[in-house]
Amino acid sequence: MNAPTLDAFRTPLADAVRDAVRDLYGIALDRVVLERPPRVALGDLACPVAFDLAKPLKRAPRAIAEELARAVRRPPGIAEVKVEGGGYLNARLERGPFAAALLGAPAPAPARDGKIVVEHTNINPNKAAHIGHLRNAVLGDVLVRSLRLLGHEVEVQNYLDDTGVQVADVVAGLVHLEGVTTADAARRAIREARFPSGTSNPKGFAYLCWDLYAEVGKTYAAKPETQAWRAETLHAIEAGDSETARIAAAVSEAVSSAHLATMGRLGIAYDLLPRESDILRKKFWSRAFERLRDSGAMVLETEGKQAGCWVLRLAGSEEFAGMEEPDKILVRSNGTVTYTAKDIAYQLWKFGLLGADFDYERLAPDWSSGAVTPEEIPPAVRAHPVWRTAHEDGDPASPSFGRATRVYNVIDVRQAYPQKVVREGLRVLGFAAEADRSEHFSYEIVALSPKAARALAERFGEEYRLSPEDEKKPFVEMSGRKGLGVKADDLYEILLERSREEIARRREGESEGAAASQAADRDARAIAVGALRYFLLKFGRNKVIAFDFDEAVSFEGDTGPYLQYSVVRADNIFRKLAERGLPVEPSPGGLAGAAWEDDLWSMLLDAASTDETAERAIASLELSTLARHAFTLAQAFNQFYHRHPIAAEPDAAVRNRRLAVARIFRREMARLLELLGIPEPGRM
RNA sequence: GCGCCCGUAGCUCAGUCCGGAUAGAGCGUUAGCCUCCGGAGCUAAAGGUCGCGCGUUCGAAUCGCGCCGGGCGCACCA
Repeated sequence: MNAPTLDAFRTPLADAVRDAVRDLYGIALDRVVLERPPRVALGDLACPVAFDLAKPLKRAPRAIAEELARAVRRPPGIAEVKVEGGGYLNARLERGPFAAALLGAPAPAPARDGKIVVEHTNINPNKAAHIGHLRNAVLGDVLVRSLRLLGHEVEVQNYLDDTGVQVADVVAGLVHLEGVTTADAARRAIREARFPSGTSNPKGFAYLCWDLYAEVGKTYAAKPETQAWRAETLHAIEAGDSETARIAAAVSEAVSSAHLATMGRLGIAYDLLPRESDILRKKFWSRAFERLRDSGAMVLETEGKQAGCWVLRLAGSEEFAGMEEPDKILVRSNGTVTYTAKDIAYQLWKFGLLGADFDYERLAPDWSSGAVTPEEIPPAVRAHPVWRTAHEDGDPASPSFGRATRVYNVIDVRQAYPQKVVREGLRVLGFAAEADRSEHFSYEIVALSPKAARALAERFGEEYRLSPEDEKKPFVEMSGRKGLGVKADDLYEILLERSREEIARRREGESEGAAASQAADRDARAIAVGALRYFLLKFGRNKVIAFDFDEAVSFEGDTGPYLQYSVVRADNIFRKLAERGLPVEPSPGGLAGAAWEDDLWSMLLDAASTDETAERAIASLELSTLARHAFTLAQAFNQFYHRHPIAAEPDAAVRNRRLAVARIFRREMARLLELLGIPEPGRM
């Protein structure tokens, strides 16, 4: 038998209340709101309907509620309905049977029709990832995990802009500043993480590029004539078949591989890496171009400052009303195509509406980047097949990609406008339904507090020192161009270092065999990943994270390790029971009719709401509610085992009840941690 | 200028979608708890004009309008 959810009781109870209202007062309510009250002592399900009736009936809510409480026909499983507060109907469940049923396995979500494509990460493959990129990837990954829990088929795409300005700038730096002028020389620089000048970085090529990219930015600013490098390089990359294009290919391949490793060790995997170079090769844009032109929505400007450009007319759309210049340029007057234009073609492809497809090849990631070693990659990530679009000779046996029924694009809020343009592009082509199912999962950026920037300057050098005017701001945006930011791998390593110290302190004096040190290493990594992922998830998505080192590396209180600690302690309790020869599994029969303490009961209700929480998180795209829910549950459990000892409890019935609570908690917390991508340490 | 987001305890944030019971956490502060399933934990205390004003309502942190402060966006960048 499957574990029940509160929804199983909500609907019948709402019906019963509605019936009572109709019979007593002749009023037909279209809906009755049932909610979980904030405090369990007030009832398991609260129904504020009496307040709504107070006005039409011109009577006190309390009196109405009293009448309703007497008139409601209690559905099965509801022990009583009584009035509390100013006029709430509070329904209490039959606790014993509910708890016994909860011991059953959670019902797997029924498979849903259609496929959802989630695009996330999308880091320009020209430098190491920073923690802003990490927020994107973690949000995207938890979105994917939640959708899968709810029964959706999901395809994860990580788009690579391998022919863009950012890659071009790094290539220009390689060629003009570092004297790396051949693809062979580039490959050597990548392999050795060293430039011919001797500059090197033990964390790998992506780290070298971080500094080089900043250097190029400085050069452009200092000597404006060097800015011509960008256009030349960009042009060479787009044309292909040149040494410059081959250098660019090697750079973007190496850096995106480093990104895969960075994300991989945090448990983040991808199904497909679509490459912009393949969108160009496959002429996706010309297909989209013809359709947009034929639809009349895109026109060639013949006068004004946009003369010679193909623009998407958006003035008629209410979303764009009030803008000074609502039209969006898709093809520049020099004939080159904007990113947004390519994105429209890509979005059409995601829905299977383009009438063209990529070729695909299986990628064998090497998972090592200088900052990351292959052993750090969790087996689940390593075993996950990764495909990318192929330049030529695709694998005929590749799976089918795209053809989504719904698409989520995980992109920060600053790109809200181009995302709207993409959606509008679909709409003007007559794909209104697909436009409605194109969702921009927008979130705020990770910025640096002046304090964090000072810490960076202490740790990594004076180039992180903020200008006096930036010092006065509440936070400053990270900038790859300026080289200002906390690199993802650096933060992970600071966390790992800290978690190793904590573990060493706690395991002092224990045997130091190879097995023990391996276990300690595994646990330290689990804790570092848990802390990092939780930190990026706990804030609401519209909240700017003003990054602060002390907060980010904390392992106490509202943190990932707090969640991990709760499951480790639960397992210790089960172990202790086994040691004492006591039952380690609860007896469902012993739960019925038992007197349930409110705090135990409150935990069960919370534990029973994992799926419901995931539903709400998806509906609102507010994933921090999942983190909060897990924290609340862990907190309840930590309080519970302090107040209600299990192994030491002499009364078998009481012990059985507590054991049931602990088991149900353990199971649901495991599901939540999986949902959040937070690994379970063996011990802490 | 127009648009979006943020403003809740000393600090960092939940709660706002869909109005309702005594506005909650974490950190920090103060005072406690390891002969009792490990203290990355637990107990308790102190700490609030929910940015301001007006309105709607029996009832507003929550809805509407107007302000104030901060951030972001409004490219032939992405």
